[in-house]
Amino acid sequence: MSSEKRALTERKKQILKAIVDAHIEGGEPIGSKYVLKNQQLNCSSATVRNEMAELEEMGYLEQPHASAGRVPSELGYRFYVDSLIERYAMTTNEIAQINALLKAKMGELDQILLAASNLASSMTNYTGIAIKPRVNSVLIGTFEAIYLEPDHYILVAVDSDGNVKSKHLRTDAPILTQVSLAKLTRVLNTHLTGLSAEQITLPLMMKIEAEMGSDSSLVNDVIKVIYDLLNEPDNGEMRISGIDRLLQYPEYSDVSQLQELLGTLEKKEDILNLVSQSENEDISVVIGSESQVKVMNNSALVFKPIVKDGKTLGAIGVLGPRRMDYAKVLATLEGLSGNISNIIHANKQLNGGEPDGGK
Amino acid sequence: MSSEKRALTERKKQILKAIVDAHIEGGEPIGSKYVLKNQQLNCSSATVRNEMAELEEMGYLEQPHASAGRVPSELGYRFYVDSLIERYAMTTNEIAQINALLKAKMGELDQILLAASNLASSMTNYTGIAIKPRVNSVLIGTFEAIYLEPDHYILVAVDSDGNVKSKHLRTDAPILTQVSLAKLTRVLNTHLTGLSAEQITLPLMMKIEAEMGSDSSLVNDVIKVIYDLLNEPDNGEMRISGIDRLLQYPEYSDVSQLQELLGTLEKKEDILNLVSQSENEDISVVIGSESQVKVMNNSALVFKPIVKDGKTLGAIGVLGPRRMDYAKVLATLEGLSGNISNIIHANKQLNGGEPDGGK
DNA sequence: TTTAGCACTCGGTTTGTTTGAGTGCTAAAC
DNA sequence: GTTTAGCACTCAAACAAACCGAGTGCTAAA
Repeated sequence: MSSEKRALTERKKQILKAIVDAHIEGGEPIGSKYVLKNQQLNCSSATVRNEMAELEEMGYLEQPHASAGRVPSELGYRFYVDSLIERYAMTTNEIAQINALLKAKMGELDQILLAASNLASSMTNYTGIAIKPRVNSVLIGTFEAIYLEPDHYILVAVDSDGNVKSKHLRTDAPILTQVSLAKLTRVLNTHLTGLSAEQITLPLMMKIEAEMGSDSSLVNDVIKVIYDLLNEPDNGEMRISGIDRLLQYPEYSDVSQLQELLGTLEKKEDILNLVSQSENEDISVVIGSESQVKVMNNSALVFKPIVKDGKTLGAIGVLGPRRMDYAKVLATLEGLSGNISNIIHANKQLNGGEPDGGK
Repeated sequence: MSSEKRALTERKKQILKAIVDAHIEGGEPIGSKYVLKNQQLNCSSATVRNEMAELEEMGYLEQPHASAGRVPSELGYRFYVDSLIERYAMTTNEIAQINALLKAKMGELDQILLAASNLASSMTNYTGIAIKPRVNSVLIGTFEAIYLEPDHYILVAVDSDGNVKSKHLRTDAPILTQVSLAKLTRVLNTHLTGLSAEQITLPLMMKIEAEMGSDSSLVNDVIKVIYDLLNEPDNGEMRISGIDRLLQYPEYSDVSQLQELLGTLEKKEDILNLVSQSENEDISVVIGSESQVKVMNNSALVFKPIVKDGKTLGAIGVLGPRRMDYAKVLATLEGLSGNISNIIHANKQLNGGEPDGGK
């Protein structure tokens, strides 16, 4: 009644912050007395109670049941994350840990992401998530055909992002030679480099076939494979680490809730969508039912895209109870993503292997 | 006392089987009356009780507490799996399901395994596991260096099993040309093909360097990468699907137990060891603490290696409570592995991509 | 507007009771 | 010797009553 529904008074903010902090810490509802004890407030518990009642009316707090303390609502958490949070400063120790562990894994982006998600999980004590988002428009890069046996060769394709994919191929008639494969390589590179998968047309294929002369029988198979390689497999990927940590938190001791959450993680789709759709390069905090993902009602997902040259290569994230230690999680993800960027940019050998190979 | 500790009488077998079956079904301890009801036995519950007491003495049954029914012991399950089990016959419907779903995924072994583990999970309603075991002795196969930019190229290496691995490389001095890379390719293939990683010696490296002439500066980097590629990354991989299913079973409603189990799954090491060490091509059933993996006390792991040309390419398995429906699980894994073998053998494009890319 | 005081609420815990499935044992029957 | 019927006993699970206490809302005074 003091504040006319608009902004929160300083005291309200202080009380809200105290409640969120305390609830993150302990997971229990917070009462007026407790707030008073741990905060520097020049008023009595009764006043705090009044304030709390108002905060509840405004939607920032809620009461699990009539005679219990207050718990932050979704809106409360949102406000907390957006304006109240004090950024957690990582200790030099933690920074060193990140550096050491990530450096050891440098090489494949996949491995880096996975390692980062593991780290995120163990540092924050929530569940870590490593994500390779869906990508939709890759251009064809370079090809190379590798001879193995007279009827058996490997086609290696590099896309415009430098991802390497490969496929074994066999011919019906054993006509392969190193020479014919070299020709194949040359012709493919001449005609296909720079195109998108959709730009491979029948006339183009026929032109290629014509140019291959006596080895034209190879072309049909090859094109199909190329199409497959560039198009189909990249539906994104997601790896989870530290699910066991969820169990520490009493909010997941309800088996049915936990089961639902695990089911969502299992499907991967929802979360993958969520992350793939995010346009922001910054850290996103998705609290409970803010997202389309219904199940995560008392959970929160924090993730940070890993961007290079304007392209989103992946994301690392953390999943945990709604009362997550946001300050620490944000700092950790920030730190990790910084390090990943460093590694990706600075290193000589980067992004090896096939980023999609493991899917 | 009737049987002198050696073999089980027919009646004892019948009773044991009845108890295991019933316990698999319901998860509760089984009493003498229940056995009598559901079995064709010409005796009274008292007799059954006597028999059960003897079976307990022999170690096949145990009592959760003094006045409860009996539950099969580890030994009991072992005996059941080894001799009592009636193989479950898959319905044609189920067989068709396997075929359809696996065919759609043909291509990468990784993908097949993953799909198979998903299938195994959904068909048995336990947790599915897809495993790529550690491999220890790979020989170097073919190389190919792909030119990208004056200071940037990709090295593609194929090992003797046909696995393709790749790595991006950059040079300090931009001296790369298509020609120099072709030379590199040729020299590497000449000297390294057929060797194991351990056989790359310093003299050999120097010889290669000499042969590369003006481009010898590439050699050092390349060799290091080769070593990495062939050696380090292959610590096996393991993917889990359907963890949420575990929660259906009351044995995992104890949070601490569940947490331990998830922790073991998380580490992956133990299970990977277990599977990698198995020399058998047949289905293995690991019940509870039979294995070194301590945690799985009330769980069982059933897995079947996927073998091609005498080489173990991977394994699919199922993890669930000790009172698992072994008949169904065995049949499912048998069926799946059969189909995988078919696909792997019959198909022209096989085992593409990097089997280890996703690690 | 703040504060002190007080009655009230209500989930959680403790404690006690009941219930019933299941056993082991014994003595009689086959 | 084996099987059976009967009975006393055990013990976890389910239910109920009682209690506790943190926390609230409200009122009346400061």
